[in-house]
Amino acid sequence: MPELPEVETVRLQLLHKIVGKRIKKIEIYKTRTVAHDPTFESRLKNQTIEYIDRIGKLLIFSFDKKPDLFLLAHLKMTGQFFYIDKKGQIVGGGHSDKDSENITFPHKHSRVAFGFDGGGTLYFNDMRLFGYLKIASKDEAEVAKSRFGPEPIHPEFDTKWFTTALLKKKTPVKAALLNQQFVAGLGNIYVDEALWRAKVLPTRICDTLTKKEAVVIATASGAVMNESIKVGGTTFQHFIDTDGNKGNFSNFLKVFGKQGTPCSRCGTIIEKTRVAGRGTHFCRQCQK
DNA sequence: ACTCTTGTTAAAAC
DNA sequence: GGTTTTAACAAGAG
Repeated sequence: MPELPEVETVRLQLLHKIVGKRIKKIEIYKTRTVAHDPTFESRLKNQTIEYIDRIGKLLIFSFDKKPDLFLLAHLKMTGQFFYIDKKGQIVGGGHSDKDSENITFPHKHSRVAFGFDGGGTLYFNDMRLFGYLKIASKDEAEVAKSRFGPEPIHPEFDTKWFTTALLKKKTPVKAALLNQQFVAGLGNIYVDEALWRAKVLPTRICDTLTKKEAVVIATASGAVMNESIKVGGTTFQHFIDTDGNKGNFSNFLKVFGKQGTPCSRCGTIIEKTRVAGRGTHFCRQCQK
């Protein structure tokens, strides 16, 4: 499940791999992935990748001398980017359930391939077809960006605003944190981890939280994602980075997937329930 | 064969 | 009628 730290891991690696490269050829194996856009190849062909930005879990590619052309990419559940250089060696990344050494491309989950001058190829793979690649104008890209709230990892994240806004909500705190329009980047894994760190139950209704708890939730949300980015994200089921490596943050998870095992803080058995329609992990002893 | 998995959103319920 | 919850999407694992 790629969340902000996994998407950021992919972005940082792709910056090194494909910025400055010119798209020579595009193959579309599944038109659904490009929203059945018949102009997808013709509009991107011969364009040179200028930069790759990110907001929340959305990647935004820009192109040299094309100020009104952007490519929006969302990995959703199982999307992954793989970059293979001209020698056929895997250099790129995303989300997979197989050992990278044994993969040949394209494989049955490859949806789009970008061939670059010089021989490198970027594959977009997506088993469950929820992910998408979409061309956008500058205005459309701005609209897409405007749908995201601020990111807790930002050094100037406005904790005061967050606290005030959070305390007005009447939803379970987990639902609020999963809402990308409110705050961007958290998904099921990092919400559970952040709430465990903050010692707050995911079921707590926001307007029953104290200001102090809200501040700790903000701090924990940013910290858990920043720590994950430093070690290349979390691999729980599928995620692998642009070099085919698994994310090391899996080793630091405290509650996600830990049901039935003792809480590392107090020894109480971690439980799993359903909150906001999602599998939710918590310690009933030290989260209140 | 049936249930469970999740990011996002549209539809439904409140 | 604005807010909150549920279902749908897809495909695979168990």
